[in-house]
Amino acid sequence: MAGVKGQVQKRGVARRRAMVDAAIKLFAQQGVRGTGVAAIAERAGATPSALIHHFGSKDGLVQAVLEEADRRALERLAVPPDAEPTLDQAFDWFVRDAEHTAAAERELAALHTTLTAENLEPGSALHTWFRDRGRALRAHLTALFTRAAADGTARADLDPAVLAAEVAAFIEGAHLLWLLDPDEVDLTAVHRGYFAGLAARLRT
Amino acid sequence: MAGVKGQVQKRGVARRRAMVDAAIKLFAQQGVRGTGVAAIAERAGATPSALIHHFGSKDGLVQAVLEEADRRALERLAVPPDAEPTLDQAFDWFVRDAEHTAAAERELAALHTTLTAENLEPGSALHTWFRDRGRALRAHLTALFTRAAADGTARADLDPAVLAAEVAAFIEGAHLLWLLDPDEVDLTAVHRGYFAGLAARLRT
DNA sequence: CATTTTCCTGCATGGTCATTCAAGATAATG
DNA sequence: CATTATCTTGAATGACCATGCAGGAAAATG
Repeated sequence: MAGVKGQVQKRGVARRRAMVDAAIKLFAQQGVRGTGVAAIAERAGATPSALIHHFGSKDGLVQAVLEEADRRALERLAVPPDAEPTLDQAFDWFVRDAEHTAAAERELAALHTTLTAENLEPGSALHTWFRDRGRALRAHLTALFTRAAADGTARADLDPAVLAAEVAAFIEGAHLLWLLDPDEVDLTAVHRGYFAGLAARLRT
Repeated sequence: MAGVKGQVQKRGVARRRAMVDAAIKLFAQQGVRGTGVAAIAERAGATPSALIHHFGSKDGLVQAVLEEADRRALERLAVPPDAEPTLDQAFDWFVRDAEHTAAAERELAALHTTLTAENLEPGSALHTWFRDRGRALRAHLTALFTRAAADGTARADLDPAVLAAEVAAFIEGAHLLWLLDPDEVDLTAVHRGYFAGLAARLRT
């Protein structure tokens, strides 16, 4: 694996980025199992050996891809992770995020969905990664609903944890449907409808 | 491929069923790409050659698996496909279906989700299969909401097609979250909460 | 009982897979 | 310029993949 002792060269950095980019695209389309290192290397203008040299193994590349995907998602977020938005702010953000995904980030969404479904079964490192990421999102949402119930913004007779799971389920499912059939499923419209309804339900 | 001319023997029928059963289990866990015919054959107590003999190819087996999965789902449905249930009846059925899945049908749910996500990209026969199946479900739901709006059961200022996509998205996402993390996601509770809220929203 | 059909196996084939290794090319360093 | 480290390649390896084929076992049919 490169970069352990000495200096990295900018040529190597560029190659690594090209490889990760290629891997993101191919993993999103065909999954990890369905994509060979040869195909990734070729798309990045290199050989399988070079790929292994840089990442140690295919799993190493997968790890790098996930980290890069997280980096991009966070960069786009542009919100301090410890912020405490109101319900309306959060809902608005979810709708805007769906808009942005539909317009320009199909790849990242497909990567997330494909790899999640590829790792439903426990046992792999990737399963833990995606499971914990889901838990973190639901915890975030639970806190949001708990705050809203406490300060009177929302009715208090609904279980915040169940609500959180419901919202997470809707978002995940909407993305899945849209990826599968983008001509017939309008990701933004569905989000707008759902969150408008949810806001009304919580206000009542 | 067997069964083209003469009579099928009961031994062959049993073997085929064993193979389809094994395939359903393994496909659900590892996807089609991640499962070799050797593993399926072994679990069914046979050899890869026997499998190919019965189904012609791996794709033939996949087709048989999908048909069997459909058969099981329909059998469980126990509802004439041209029925016109009321909103409450339909919602109740979705909740009961989730209950049943959570209790005893994890395998079929995992098969559906895994194969759907494995075929997000257009081009394959399986992609078309899952895309059209999604369209059919949404069309069904759209008709349901249209009827309810027409006879005054539900408010009429919401787009039935968007509502249908929303419901389909929720159901799909709830199953995905539950499959990924069954210890923390209560499929039934989430369904109950969502459909209770949806019923309230439509009544208002 | 003989013939035909279905069912199944063992073996072989060509393909793809991830990974290793030795050696060459390129860049940085003193 | 020489040395050293980084980067890259080409060939080779062994594992696994789906499938084909030839022949044999089992069952049905007359």
